[in-house]
Amino acid sequence: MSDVRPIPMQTFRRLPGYHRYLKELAGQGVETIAAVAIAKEMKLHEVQVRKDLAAVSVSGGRPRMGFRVEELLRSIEHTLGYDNVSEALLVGVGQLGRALMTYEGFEQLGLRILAGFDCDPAVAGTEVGGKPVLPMEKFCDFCRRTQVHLGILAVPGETAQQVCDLMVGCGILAIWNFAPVHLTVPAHILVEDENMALSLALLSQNLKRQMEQGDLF
Amino acid sequence: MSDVRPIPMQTFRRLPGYHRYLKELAGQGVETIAAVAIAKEMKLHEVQVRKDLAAVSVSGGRPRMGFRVEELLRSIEHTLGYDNVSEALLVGVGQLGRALMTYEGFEQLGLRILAGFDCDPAVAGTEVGGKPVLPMEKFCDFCRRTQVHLGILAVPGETAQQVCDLMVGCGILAIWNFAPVHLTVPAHILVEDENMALSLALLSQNLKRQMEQGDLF
DNA sequence: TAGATTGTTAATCGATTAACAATC
DNA sequence: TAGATTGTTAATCGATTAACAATC
Repeated sequence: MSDVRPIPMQTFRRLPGYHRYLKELAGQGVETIAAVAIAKEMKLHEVQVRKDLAAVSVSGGRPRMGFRVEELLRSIEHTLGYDNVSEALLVGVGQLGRALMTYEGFEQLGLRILAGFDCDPAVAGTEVGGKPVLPMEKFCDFCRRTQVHLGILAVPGETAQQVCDLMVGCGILAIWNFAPVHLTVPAHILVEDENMALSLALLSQNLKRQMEQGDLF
Repeated sequence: MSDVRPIPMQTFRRLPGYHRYLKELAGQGVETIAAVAIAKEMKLHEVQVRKDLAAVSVSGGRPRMGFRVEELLRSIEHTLGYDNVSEALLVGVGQLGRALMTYEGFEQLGLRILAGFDCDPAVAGTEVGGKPVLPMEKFCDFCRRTQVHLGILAVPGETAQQVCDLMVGCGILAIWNFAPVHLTVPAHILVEDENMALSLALLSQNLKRQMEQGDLF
């Protein structure tokens, strides 16, 4: 129910999940929801949900009634920064890069990709998702002129470190890394790996465990 | 140093990061590495890294020498299940679906996508990444025949729940969900959201905080 | 041997859960 | 009012960090 106290990290991590579910409810015209109901649907502990919601909601919930769906949505969006547009430049307009440039949901998450960059001359000069694709040579100039500090790295693993270094040299401060390699960066640069390997491992390990159990009974 | 005790969840989550860095070291011909060195490069606490490695490594590290890179890699791969191939079916051969079907790194992570499915007749019948794309009508039959239990959901949000229900009806037990919506599933079905919204939020919030701090000093 | 480095035990911290009081 | 539901305080649990012993 505050805007002052910092949100616990684990709560923050669960927020996108709540947001998705509340979006669904809002779409169905549901106006209020009890923490218990959210917990049941999302397979979380009831008290955990109450605490999470209390940590972000401005007005809090009301006994007998629960939380107002729209208010919760706004609160979560604010906490996650969806209402604060970040501009980004993407490097590597391959299959994945195209998918990211085309994806329309990013605007809703507060991300605006201004342009893509690629060293392949066949790709440079085209448009993807209504955004220009420029040759790699123009990256630094573009980056400095637009004062963008967020870079999306979608090149193959082999060139990722090299492109990363270039980004850092041009003033990029935070890198969203889709390349499946470890990036070495100076201390003040933020790197967030989009770690598909992790979700995949979590999923397949759980599946394996469940099927082994299933076999036993 | 065990294979018996369960790996703490937080350790498990860090494993893909170690794996990537160790891969890089192995590629450079480095044979042994100290936990301290890993900690420094990955910006983690030294003791945490020691504990993590101790939890997965079969033979453990040796004083003065550190851990053997290759042995660590094998141990982590085993823990994450990379050495255990899971077969999967993908539904939704759009930009993202194509990127996933084309991505060659999955084999290394123990994932084999057998086929893609799409309801667009223009896409069905083609091949992507050397794998067949079949019409949606063939999904259930294919799924049952091949006994595949892992489904990759890469359709737009609007049709995701519907496709999800179909998957569950055909025997899929675990769903890797790339659609940006909440999925409602029966209790025994596993869903792992590939939550790009989260990494993006983490990154842009940290960037914001860092830039605000930077402005003050 | 001395020193680097691992491994372990204990202390701290943060997150989850349980119990219960407050409120509409 | 009674009951559903929130919010809070205390107890438990798990993860991180600190201190130190073990070992090559």
